[in-house]
Amino acid sequence: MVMTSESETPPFRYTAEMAGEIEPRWQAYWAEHGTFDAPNPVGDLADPAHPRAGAPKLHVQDMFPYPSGAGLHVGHPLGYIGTDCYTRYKRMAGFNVLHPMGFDAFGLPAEQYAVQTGTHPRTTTEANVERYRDQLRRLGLAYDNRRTFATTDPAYYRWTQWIFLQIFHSWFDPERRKARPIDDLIAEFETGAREVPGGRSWAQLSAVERRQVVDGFRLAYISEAPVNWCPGLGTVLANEEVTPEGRSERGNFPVFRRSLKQWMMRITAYGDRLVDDLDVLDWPEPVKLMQRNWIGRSRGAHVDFPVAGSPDAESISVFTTRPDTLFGATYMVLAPEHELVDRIIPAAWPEGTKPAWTGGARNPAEAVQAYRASAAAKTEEQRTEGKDKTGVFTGAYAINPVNGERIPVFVADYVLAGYGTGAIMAVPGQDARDWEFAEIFDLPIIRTVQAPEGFEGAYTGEGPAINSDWLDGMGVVDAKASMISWLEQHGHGTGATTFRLRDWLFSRQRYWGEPFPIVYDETGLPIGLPESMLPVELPDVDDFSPRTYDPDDADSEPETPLSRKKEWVQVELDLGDGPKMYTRETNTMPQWAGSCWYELRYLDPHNDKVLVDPENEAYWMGPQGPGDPGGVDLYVGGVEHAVLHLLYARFWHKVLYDRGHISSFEPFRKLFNQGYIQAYAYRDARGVVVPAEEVVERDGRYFYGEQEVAREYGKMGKSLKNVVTPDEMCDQYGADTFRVYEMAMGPLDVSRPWETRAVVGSQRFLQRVWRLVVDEETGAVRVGDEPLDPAVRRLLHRVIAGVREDMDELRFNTAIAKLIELTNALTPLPAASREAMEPLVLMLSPFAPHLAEELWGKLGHDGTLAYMDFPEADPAQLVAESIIYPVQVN
RNA sequence: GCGGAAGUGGCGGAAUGGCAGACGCGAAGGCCUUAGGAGCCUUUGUCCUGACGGGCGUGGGGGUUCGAGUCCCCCCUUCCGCACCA
Repeated sequence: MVMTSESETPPFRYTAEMAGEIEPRWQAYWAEHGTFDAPNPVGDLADPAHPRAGAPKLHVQDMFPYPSGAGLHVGHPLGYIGTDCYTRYKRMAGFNVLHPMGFDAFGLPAEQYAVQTGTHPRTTTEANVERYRDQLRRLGLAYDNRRTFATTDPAYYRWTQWIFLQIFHSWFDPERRKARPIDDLIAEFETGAREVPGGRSWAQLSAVERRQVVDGFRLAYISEAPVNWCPGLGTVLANEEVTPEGRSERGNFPVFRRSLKQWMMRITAYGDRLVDDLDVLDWPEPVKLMQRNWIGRSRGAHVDFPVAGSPDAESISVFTTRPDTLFGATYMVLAPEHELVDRIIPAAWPEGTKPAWTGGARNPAEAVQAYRASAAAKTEEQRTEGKDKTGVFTGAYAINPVNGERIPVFVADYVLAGYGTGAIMAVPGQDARDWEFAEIFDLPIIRTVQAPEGFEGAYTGEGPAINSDWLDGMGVVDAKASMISWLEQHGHGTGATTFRLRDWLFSRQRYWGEPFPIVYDETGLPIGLPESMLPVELPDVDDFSPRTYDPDDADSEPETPLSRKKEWVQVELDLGDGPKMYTRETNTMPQWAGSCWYELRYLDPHNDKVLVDPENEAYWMGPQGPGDPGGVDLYVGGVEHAVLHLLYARFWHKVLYDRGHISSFEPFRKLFNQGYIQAYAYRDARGVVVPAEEVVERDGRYFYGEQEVAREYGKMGKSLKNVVTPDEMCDQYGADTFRVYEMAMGPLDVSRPWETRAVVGSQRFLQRVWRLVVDEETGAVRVGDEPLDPAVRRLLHRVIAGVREDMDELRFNTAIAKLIELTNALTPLPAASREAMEPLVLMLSPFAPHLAEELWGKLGHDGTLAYMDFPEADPAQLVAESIIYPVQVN
C-alpha cells in the first residue's frame, strides 16, 4: 500500500506497516518459546511440565505440500490457515494439540529440472523447501516445528525403506484376513500345515524353488506382468497415473501395455477391508464413494461352462454378479484377447450358423482374426463412444450347466480382458448390454426375473424368479444364494468376489525417489537387506534421466538412472553367510511412498529405534473406543487425493497394523476437503492472456489498456497470468488481514474466486478492533473497566456461544461475521470496556494471532495468549426473547 | 448413460421449519480533506408511492404445514466423479 502522505495517517493506526512490525516480532517470540510444541507421552519430546501434558489430545494434519519451484500462491495455504485457526481455538479450549507440517519432496519436477540444468535434485528440493518454510512462517502458522521433515531426508526415508521391508516380509493370510510374517508361512509349509502350491512337498523343493514359492506370496513382489510402459517418459506408470485416453497423466505421452518385470504391491488382498472400513470413517460421502468405485468390489460367483465337443474338455470360466439368472444365459462372450479363443474355434462354421454372425468370413478363424484386427485399431474412445455392439461368432458352443442347453460363444469387445475372467455368460433378459447385443445378433432372450407390467428391455431390478426351475418365486437375494450353493454342490462353480482394483505397480525407472532396500544374488531372486543396513542412500549420479524414447516406440526397454552407476549396483555385503557380491535393485519407489505413512512419523520424528514409539502412537492416534479405527483426528486437503494417496496410505497403515507396529487400523479418522481458490483470467481478441492485475472493469466490461478483454474463470497459475502470492498480501495488508480474509470469504469446503480488492474489508475490521483498544493519535490504551450495557452484554454472550459452535464445526466465515457484528456494536460506544474487549481479542486470536497477541499485551497481560481459556458464554445471558407462534388447535 | 454435490441481491456468501439476504466487497450520498485509490457516517433485493406504506421475491412447477430457501414429488441448469466392471 502506498502512503501518499505520512502526515495524514494517524501515527498509531493499524496498517500494513504496523502489521509488518508486529508479526515478525510475535513469530520470533513463538519460535523462541516453543509456544506450539506439543508434549509426547514418552521420548525426547516428552515434557511433563507442559501446560497441556496429560490433557485430552487433538491431532490435526494437513496434506503436506510438494514444494514446487513456483512457490505458493494464495490458494495453497487456504487449508493450512483453516487448520491453524481450528487448532489455535482447540488449544485454548484445553486440548493438547498436535499440528505438524512437512514436505513431500521426492518426485518428477525436481528431477526434470535436474535433467535440464544439471542441478542436483537435492539442491533444488532443499531450496524449494526453504522457500516454502519462509512463506508459511510469514503466515504465523502454529506448528510444532520440532516435528518437521522432508520425505527426502535419509533419516526419514530410512523408515520408508523399513516399511517396504515389512511389506516384503509379509504375506496375506486369507483365513485370518490379515498380513502375517513371511516366516509363519515358511513354517506352515515346513510342517505341512499349509499345502505348497504346485503339488510337491516342501522337502522336495530345492532352496531356489522354495524361495520362488515364498516370493509368490509376499505383499511386495516382482511380477512379469502387463504394465503401463511410457517410452516418452522412459518409465512405467501405475494404472492410476494413466488417463482414460491411455496417455500419461504427466506429459500426456502415449502409454502401452507391455509385459515387464516390476515391483508390485498386493493391495488387492486388502480389497475387502479397504471397502468395509470406509463405513467407520468420518469422511465426506463423495470421497468414500470414489474409493468404493475405484476398488469396485462385486460379489457373485465363478461359473464353469464346458465347451461342447471339446476334445481337451475345455471350459469357459465366467464371473457373474447374477448367478440367479443362469437359466437366462443364452450365449457367451469372450474378450477378443481371451487365450481360450484360439483353442475352441472349429475349422468350419457349424450347421445353422446365421449369416449375420460370421462377419462375412469364410470360417471362424478368419472371422475372429478380422474382428481382432478391427478391435485393436479402435482407440479407447471409439470403443466406448459407438453405442452399437459389435462381435463375431467363434463357431463354438458351450453347455449351460444348469439346463444342459447348447449356447453359442461369441467374441466381442464389450467384454474386457482385464476384468473378471475376461469372459461372460450373457443374460439379455437381465443385462442391458447383453440385451443390446442379443437384438443385433438375433439371439434368444429369456426373462428369469418377473419384470413389471409393460416393462421393455433388460430388467435389472428386484422381482420373483421365473423360467428358472427350482428358483422360481424366489427374490433375487435368495435365488443368488440358492444358485451358488447348487453350483458348489455340483462342482460347476463357486461363490466369488472380484475387484476392479489391481495390484499396485510400485517401481519407477527414475532417479529422484527412495532406493529399494533390495539386492539380488546369483539366483536373480530378491533379498531384503537387514535393518542395520538402512538407509540405502540414494547415490550421486552424473545423469539423472532414465533413457527416454520416441513416445511411440512401444518396443523400447526401460533403463534406470541408477543402473548406470556400476560401482553402486555391484556391492559386496555380508548378509550372514560371509562377504559376497550382490546386485542392487536400481528402480526407485513412486512418489506416493513417502506420503503413505508420514502421519505416523510426526508422532515421534527423531526416534531412531522404531518408526514410532507405541505409546506415542497410541496417545495421538489410538482408537478411542470399540469400533473406532483411530487415526488423525482431522485431516484436511484437496479432493484430488480422494483415491490414490488416501487409498495407498490406508493400505500401508493396515499392513503396519496387522504386523503389530501401530494400534490404529485407519490413518485418518476424519477427512475434510477444503475448496479451491480460483481466479479470473483475461484474454485479448487474439486469445493471448494478459496480466490479470492490470485489467480494469468498466460497467461490467473488462479492459486491458484500451482494448477490451474477455474474462474467464479457473485455476490460478503462471500461464494464466493471474497468480497472487501470500507474500504480496503480507506486504500489502499483513498476514493477519490475509488470514482473516481467506477464512471470511466463504465456507472452507467451497471453491470461490479470489478478489484482491475485497481484502481491504478484512483490514478495516482489524483496524476497528485495534482502534477500540488503542488511541490512533496518542497510542494510549483507551479501554475502561466500566460494566457493559446489558444489551451489549447479551450480544457479547450470544457471539461467544455462536463463535464456539462455529469453530467446532469449521465454520470460520460465520464465526468472523459474528466477531465483526460485535465489533460494530462496540464501535459507537464512548469507550470500549475490558469486559467486552478481552473476550473479543481472545476470540479473534485464532484468526489474527499476531494482532491479538499485541492487543492482549496492551490490555495488561504478559506473554502469549495461546493457552488462555477461550471465552465461555454465560447461559443466563443467552435467554432469548420469547416469540409467540400461532398454534392451531384441532 | 450411472452416481454425487449444488442453484439465494451486481459479487463472495448468511439463515435449529419461524421477520430471507447476517457479515464483507462493490455502488450511491455525505463528513474530513489542496487532494483521495486513506479513514469515518448513512443508504443499498426488486417494483409501486412525494412520503407513510404496500406488492413481488431464494432455478421452474406441484405438494405437506398455521408457517417452506429449508421437508416431499416432478422438471431445468451447473460443477465433480465413474463410464460396456459382467
